[in-house]
Amino acid sequence: MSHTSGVRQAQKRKTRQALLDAALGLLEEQSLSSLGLREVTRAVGVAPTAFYRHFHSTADLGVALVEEALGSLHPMIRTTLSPAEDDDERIARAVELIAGHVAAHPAHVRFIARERHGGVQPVRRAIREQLARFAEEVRAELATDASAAGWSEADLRMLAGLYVDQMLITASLFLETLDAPEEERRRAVETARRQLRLISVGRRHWLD
Amino acid sequence: MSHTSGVRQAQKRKTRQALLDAALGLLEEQSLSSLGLREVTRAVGVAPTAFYRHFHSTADLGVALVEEALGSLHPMIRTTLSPAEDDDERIARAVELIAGHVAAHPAHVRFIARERHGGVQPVRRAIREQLARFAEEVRAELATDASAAGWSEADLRMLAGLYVDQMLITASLFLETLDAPEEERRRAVETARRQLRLISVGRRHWLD
DNA sequence: AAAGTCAGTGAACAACTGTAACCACAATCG
DNA sequence: CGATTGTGGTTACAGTTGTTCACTGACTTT
Repeated sequence: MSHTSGVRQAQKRKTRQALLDAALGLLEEQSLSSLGLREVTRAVGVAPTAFYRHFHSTADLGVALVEEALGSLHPMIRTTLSPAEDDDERIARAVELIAGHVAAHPAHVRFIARERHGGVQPVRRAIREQLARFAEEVRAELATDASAAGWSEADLRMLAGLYVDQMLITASLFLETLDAPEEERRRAVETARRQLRLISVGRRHWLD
Repeated sequence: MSHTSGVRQAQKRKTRQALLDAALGLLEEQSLSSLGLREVTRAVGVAPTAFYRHFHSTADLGVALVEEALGSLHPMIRTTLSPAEDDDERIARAVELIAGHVAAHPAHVRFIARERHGGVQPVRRAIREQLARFAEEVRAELATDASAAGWSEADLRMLAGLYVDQMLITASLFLETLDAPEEERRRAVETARRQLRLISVGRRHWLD
């Protein structure tokens, strides 16, 4: 049995995290496909070759960043979609949750929005897989909802996908208005709520 | 009055277009922020310095590509949203139109999806402006529709934005399934139709 | 027919890139 | 304890990058 957190492994994790953090910072103003390995190590204050001890390539680092940005987000799904007094209540809660997350982790959100369609295939795939997991979780949660009686599987999947996409659109909208005048930010929140409300209305009358 | 198309200006436009085409090709596998000017000139078969006769930088070229990809798309708005027999008819028509456009200009669609949130600020802004134009055109068209009676300005803008975003999501979905088995492509078309239909339903019952 | 314009060339530059081979030395293990 | 492991450092290499400068020569204007 080896020590799971000796001084050595702890130090290694620390450097690895420093590389991830530095990369995330540099990625605010460029895409992953133009991020140089030397650039990252320079920002951390470590030799270029040390990079290889942690990642095969910058694409590899990108995949790790996807895990970091989206991996810990799954528990939020259930709480967001869990039943509420009324629809508007739930919508307001969801929008606030997204706004809070964007404010707390803007670099992560930017990274995902940027690399979802970005130039690095493995990273794109990693994001697609995480989003598919989200969609499946949303679908499962929707299926337990009373208002989903009579819905076909395909319809449920369609709606789940719509919600996931809408979540990303909203997050990216909030990101753009992060340092905008407050009036514009309030308009963004209002737009996001209205769009979700329209989807809600469509949902209620879907089986007519 | 100078000749608007002497041999000289024609030749210049030809090389400029060759640069744009080559860049678009190279951008299928990377993002603009990692596209080198030498890379582009090499692909065209022209000296690196010739690049400067046409663009200040690769960012400049990117903005030109945005015009090329989205500029000629505005006339399609009116015809897409123009009245039809029934809603499903119009939805089917719109989805077919998007599918056709993606199949005809995949590189353009990929470029827009990729650089919309990409690492080059001027290009992001150019795309945002074009999309805002689209949204405004959609809003104007919606306002003439009989079913929009009683809608507030904010609601109309919200719906227009939703349509534009949905258009991009659909285009990017079709792009991903371009060389997938036909069954998957048909599923993508079906999903796109269902999502638009849900929005339609929400629209009809919005004022309840 | 002479003069002027200007798209494209070729050489040179300093700075940068990924990666290879080899070394140092502290933490870990038998 | 000594032996081993492995993170990180050092040096070096061959390519690449954006940009500059002076240039050619075909087209345009006078």
